[in-house]
Amino acid sequence: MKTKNRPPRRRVPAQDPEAAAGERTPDGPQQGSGLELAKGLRSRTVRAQGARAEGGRRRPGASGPGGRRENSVQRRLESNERERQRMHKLNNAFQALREVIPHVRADKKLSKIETLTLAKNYIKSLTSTILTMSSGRLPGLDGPGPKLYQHYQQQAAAGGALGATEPQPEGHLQRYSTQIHSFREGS
DNA sequence: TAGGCCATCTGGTCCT
DNA sequence: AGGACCAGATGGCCTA
Repeated sequence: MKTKNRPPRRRVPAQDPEAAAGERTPDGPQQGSGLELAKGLRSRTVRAQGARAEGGRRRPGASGPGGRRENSVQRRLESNERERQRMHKLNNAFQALREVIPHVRADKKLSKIETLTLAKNYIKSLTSTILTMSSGRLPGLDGPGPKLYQHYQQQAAAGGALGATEPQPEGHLQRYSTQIHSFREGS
């Protein structure tokens, strides 16, 4: 199921936050994803879930004088606008990234996850290429080669550039090519 | 029609 | 205190 080459959709921003909140179910959020577990955000999410479970969805300005209520609604609208702008900036950054990653899906737009995955492996393949080219230098001579290689080894040891179970550097280009191919096939 | 992807809203938390 | 960041929820669009 590919959803590429779709014209950018533009939602009509809700003008009434309370009405928008009414569309939501009162049920709490689903269990935390593996992503947030990986990022160590579990405790934070659990606290948020607890807060929502106690009082349910808090509706902005649901209580208090009308003036405070209007203030609250206004702040919520401004907050929504800022969040939209933030997401637009994020999407612009994704688009900029798409444009610098070589890939073979010129006819279809890369999804965000595809963009990130390809970018990661592209960086790895470039790194391995640089290492390969610089490894031909004579030992003892000053130059970027040995230092670069040392840095790469340190990253690998720390689980950074290569990761514990990653193949050797020369495997990255092959992996990147394979991934491009799989994306082209639409898998 | 189901499922993937996305935009938007929302409230909690973090940061300056 | 206010803005930024984050993640859950929701609904729309699109494709297989």
